[in-house]
Amino acid sequence: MATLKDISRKLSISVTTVSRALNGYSDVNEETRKRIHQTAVELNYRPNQFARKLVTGRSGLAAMVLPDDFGITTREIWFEILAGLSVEFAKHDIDFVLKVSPTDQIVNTYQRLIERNAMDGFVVIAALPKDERVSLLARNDVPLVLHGRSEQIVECPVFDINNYELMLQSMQHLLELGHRRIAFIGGPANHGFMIDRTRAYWAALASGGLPFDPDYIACGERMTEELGMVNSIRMCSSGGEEPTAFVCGNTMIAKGIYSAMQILGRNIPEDVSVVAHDDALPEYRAVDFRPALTVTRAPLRDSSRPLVDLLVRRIRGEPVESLTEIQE
Amino acid sequence: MATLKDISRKLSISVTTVSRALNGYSDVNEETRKRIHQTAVELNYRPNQFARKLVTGRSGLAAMVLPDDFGITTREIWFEILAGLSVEFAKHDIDFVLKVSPTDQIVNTYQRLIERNAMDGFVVIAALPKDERVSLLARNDVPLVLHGRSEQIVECPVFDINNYELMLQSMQHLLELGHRRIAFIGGPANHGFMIDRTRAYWAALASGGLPFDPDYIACGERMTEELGMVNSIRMCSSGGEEPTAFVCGNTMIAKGIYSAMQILGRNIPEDVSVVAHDDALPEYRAVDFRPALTVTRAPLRDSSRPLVDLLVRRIRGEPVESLTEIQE
DNA sequence: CAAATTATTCGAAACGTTTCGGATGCGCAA
DNA sequence: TTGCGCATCCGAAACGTTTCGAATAATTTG
Repeated sequence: MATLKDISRKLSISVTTVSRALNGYSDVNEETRKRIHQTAVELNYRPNQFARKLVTGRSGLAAMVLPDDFGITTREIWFEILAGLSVEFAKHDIDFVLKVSPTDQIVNTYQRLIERNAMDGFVVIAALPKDERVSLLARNDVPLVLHGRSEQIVECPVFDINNYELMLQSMQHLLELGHRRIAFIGGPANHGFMIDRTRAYWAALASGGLPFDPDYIACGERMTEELGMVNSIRMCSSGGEEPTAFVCGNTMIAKGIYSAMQILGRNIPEDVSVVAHDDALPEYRAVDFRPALTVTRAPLRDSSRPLVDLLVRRIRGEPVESLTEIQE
Repeated sequence: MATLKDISRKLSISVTTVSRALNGYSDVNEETRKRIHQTAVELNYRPNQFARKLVTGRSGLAAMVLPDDFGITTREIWFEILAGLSVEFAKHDIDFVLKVSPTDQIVNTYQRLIERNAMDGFVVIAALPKDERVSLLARNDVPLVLHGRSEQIVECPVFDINNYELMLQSMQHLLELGHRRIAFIGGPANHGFMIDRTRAYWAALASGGLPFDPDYIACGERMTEELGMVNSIRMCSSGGEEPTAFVCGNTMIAKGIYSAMQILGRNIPEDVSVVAHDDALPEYRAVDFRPALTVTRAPLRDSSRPLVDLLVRRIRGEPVESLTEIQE
C-alpha cells in the first residue's frame, strides 16, 4: 500500500505538504497540489484509517446495538434499517458495525464499546422515554443520534416523525367517512411514539364527540401481523359492538387485520375500514393491499439518511441545538 | 483512557514489559505480571485497537458485503445470518461490519474495501461455482471464509453442508413411503448447493428406477414462500399427472406449498407429502407446521459459529488445508 | 572459579498520519 | 534600506502499540 511517504519521496516534497495538499488546506500551491493529487492516483494511495484515527481520534466507524430478540419489531424491519444505515454511512466513508447482544446485556455491550473507544458514534432506534442506553452514551460524551424522542434532557440529535399529527390525520379521515367506532392497534405502550399516537387518538375521539372505549385500543410489545390478527379478532368477537374501523401502528399489523377479517367473513372496506401508518417494507406497501389500504406515509427507508446525516454532523462537532429534525 | 504508559509509569516498569505481560509472553516474571494485570484492571485499561492495528496490521474488523436486493434469499434470512455472525465475531473481539451495496456494484465495493486494507477478513455466503468476489479476495490475499463450495481452486476455508447427502436422504425417505412422482422445488440453478442437490435428486430417481420429468423440477432465484406456492400450483394444475410428494430447498418454500395445497384443497399428508431442508428461521421451524413437516436439518443459526471460527483461524495464519468443514 | 545458560527487563525504532510552530523567499510600503 | 505581510513549504513531535536487539542479574554447568 502506498503511503504519504511514498508520494513525498517520489515528488521530493515533505510528508507534511503532501498530507496538507490531500486534505485540502489552503497553504499549498495549486501547482504542487495538482502534482500531488496526480501521483496519489498513480500510486493508488489510500490513507491508512488507523494511523489517522491514532492522531485524530476518529475511527470512521459507527455502530448500532440491537437485542437478539428483535425488541419491538421484526427481522425484516431490522434488516431494512440496517441496510439503509449501511448505505448511508458508506456515503460518508464510515463503516457500519452491527452488534447483536442478548437483551439483558445491551447496556453492558454499550459499556464495553464505549470503553474501547473505537466507535465515532451510535444510532439508537426506538428510544424509550427514559432510556438507559441514551443516558449512558450521553454521560460518556459519545455522539449518538436518536430515532424517536426521549424525555431525558440529553444533548443529542434526534430524528423523528410527527406521530401526533399523523395519527390525527388518520383519525380525521375515518371520522369524515362517518365512523363512530374506531379501534387503535398500536405498539409497545411505553415508547414515545406510542404515547404520542395514543394522545392523538384521544384528542381525535374527543373532537368527534366520541367516548373512549378501552376495549378499542390494543398495545403489544411487537408490532407484527400476529398482533393485528389476534386483537382484531378479539375486538370483533367479544360480543360487544364491533369496531367499524381500525387504525394500525404499521402495515404489518394491517396485514394481520386483513387476514383476520377474511377469516371472520368481514369485507374491507364495506364492513370495516383499515388505515395504517406505512413505516414498513416494500412488500408491505400500501398499494399492494387488496383492497387498497389507506396510509399515512413515512417509510423507514427514508429515515436512514436523516439519521446518518445528523449523526455525522454531530461527530463533526456541530452544535446539537441545530440537529433535531421532525418529519411531517 | 488509560494507556500502557500510564500503567508503566504507575509501576515504574517499562512499557515494553507491560505490553508483553498483558499479551501473555513467557519472558515476564509471574509476580510482575500479576501486578501489571491488577493495575490494568484498576485503571480500566483497554488497548487502543488503532495503535495496535498500525503496528500489527490487524484491525479487529471483519465484514460481509451483501446486495441491496437480497440476492437469493430474504430479509429475514439475511438478518438471521448477520445476527449470528455479529455474536460469534464478538466472542473473538472482532467487530462485524455490514456493507450493503447495489448488486451491480458488489465487486467494486470489495475492491475499495480491499484497497483500504481495513478488514481482517470477509464472510462470503452462497458462493457461485465461479465467483468473482472469491477470486478477487483470494488474488489480493485477503482472508475469507466461504459458505458453499466454489469450483475455483482458491486457498480459502470453506464451510458447507453435505447437500448431496441430505437430498439423498429426503428422496430415500419419500421413496420408502412408496412415492413415484416426486417434485423438487429448489433454488437458484447456478449455485453450488443447488447443483449438488439436483445431482442427488437425479441419482435418487435413478436408484428408484424412476424417470426424470423436467416438469417436476423448479428453480428460482429467490427461495421464498412465493416460489413454493407458484410452482406447486403450476405442477398440480398443468393437466398432467400431479406429484404426490415435494422436496423443498428450504422451509419457506414448504410454507408456500402448504398454502398452495390448502387453496387447491389437497390434504397433507394424505394426498401429498412435503419434506424440506430446514435451514431457516425459528418461526419456520418444522415442528410448527400443521401437519408436521419432515425435514433434514442444518439451521443457519448453527453455521455462524463454524464460519467465524474458520475465518478467525485463517486470519491467525493456520494453514488452509485444515480449514474445510462439511457438516453432515 | 570461569564460562555458559537462563530469566527478566528495557530502550528505541517503527507503523502512517496530523499538526504546531517555525522557516524561507518574495513583493511592497515606508 | 528596513520591515512587514503573504504564500508556500517543512521538521519534528505526537498518537499508543508491538517488537527487535541487547543489557543485566541470577543460576547452572564444566
